[in-house]
Amino acid sequence: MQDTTREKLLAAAKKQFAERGFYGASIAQVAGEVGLTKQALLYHFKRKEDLYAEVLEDISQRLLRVVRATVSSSDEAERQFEDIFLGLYALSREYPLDTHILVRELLDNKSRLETVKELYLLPFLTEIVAVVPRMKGFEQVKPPAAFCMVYQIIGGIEYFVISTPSLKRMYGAETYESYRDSFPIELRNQIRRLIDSYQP
Amino acid sequence: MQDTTREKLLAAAKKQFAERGFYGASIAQVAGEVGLTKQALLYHFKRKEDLYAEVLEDISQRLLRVVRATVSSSDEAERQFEDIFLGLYALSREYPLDTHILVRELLDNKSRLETVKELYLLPFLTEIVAVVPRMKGFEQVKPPAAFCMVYQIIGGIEYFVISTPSLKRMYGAETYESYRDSFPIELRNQIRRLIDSYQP
DNA sequence: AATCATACTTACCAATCGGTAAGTGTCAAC
DNA sequence: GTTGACACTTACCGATTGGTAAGTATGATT
Repeated sequence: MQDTTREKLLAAAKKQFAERGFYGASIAQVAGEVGLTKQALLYHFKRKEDLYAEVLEDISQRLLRVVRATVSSSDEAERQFEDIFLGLYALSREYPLDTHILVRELLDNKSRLETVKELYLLPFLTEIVAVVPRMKGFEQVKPPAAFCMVYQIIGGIEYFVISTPSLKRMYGAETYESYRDSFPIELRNQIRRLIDSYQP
Repeated sequence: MQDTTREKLLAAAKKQFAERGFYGASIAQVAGEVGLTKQALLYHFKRKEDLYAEVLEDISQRLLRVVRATVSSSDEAERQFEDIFLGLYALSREYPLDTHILVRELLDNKSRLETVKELYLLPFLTEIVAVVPRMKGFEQVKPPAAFCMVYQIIGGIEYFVISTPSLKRMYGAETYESYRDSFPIELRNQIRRLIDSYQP
């Protein structure tokens, strides 16, 4: 444990922002979870928004890093395409708080620093969409169609991940786990159906 | 305009809850938008949560109503399956605030009255999932797989709908509209690929 | 004419919000 | 041995939060 105070605050903040959103999160409570006062937090991050921005940047950068690593790990576009989404699902499960925050961003972006996030989210999306026309049979697919294909899959993943607590309560832990185990299989099926449907 | 005060308050509340979430919404502001004081609102809805619960119930009931109407409008399971999702997309576009609130519920449900919502969301999901094994070739599909198929599609729809403001800013209004127009087409394609893949 | 529920309002409450100002203790540099 | 940056704390601020209590205007019922 060589976490600095800053890092501890960032981790606690991520949890609060994920659970209660930007408006609902209290910097006093974030600081309290680390055993500090609110003013100690304000010493490290001048404003609540600065804290939030840093959390967001960390998340966005990791997303982009994973996509780029996947793309460069294979030469075959079809393989890249499949691995990107399975990788994103694995990442979402490993960092569920990140997914919560990203989805909240989509909901909250009325007048805040959303541009910061979108600057990181745009290349992330662009790089995934760019894989589509490199797959066999997809050469003529128009950008809007390619985008929608990608966005449907991403949406399915993130929606499922943020549904975890609800599904657990609705169906019980056991049933939920069977759903969770089936999910990546059906995700892969969905992707392969898409790829196959464009093969001659 | 024969809206009662209650209905006006509910409409204003829906807007606030959708935009800022349960924690972020202020009952004073909701009342203010209708030209009343906070205490007038508290006269109609004893607690903030009561107001929220009523908004949620309205949303959930409409969802269930649409699914049931679609199921009973056709005898063919394949047709029902496709129409349900296209209908849900149309509904989400018609009532985008509803979708915002539903997704927020998935994120917020830590310790509130989530049971109320889930009581309405469970039959909604159940009725859609129940259509799957009635389609040709799907008779042997196991419940977890059927659930995941359905949930992926729903997730793709709701995620796209709540992304509207972000996508507009990221790509510009014009490009966004081309995406939005392509979406139902790609949605239908996705559903048909799924159905076709189980045909002998 | 008196009663009474309805639909509000003003007044008020403690708690919490994000944020500023002014210390305080520690430790390294000079 | 003083200076000064660093990492905090206590004290305080006005604004806002959800919620209570008590009063008031209105219109229907008796």
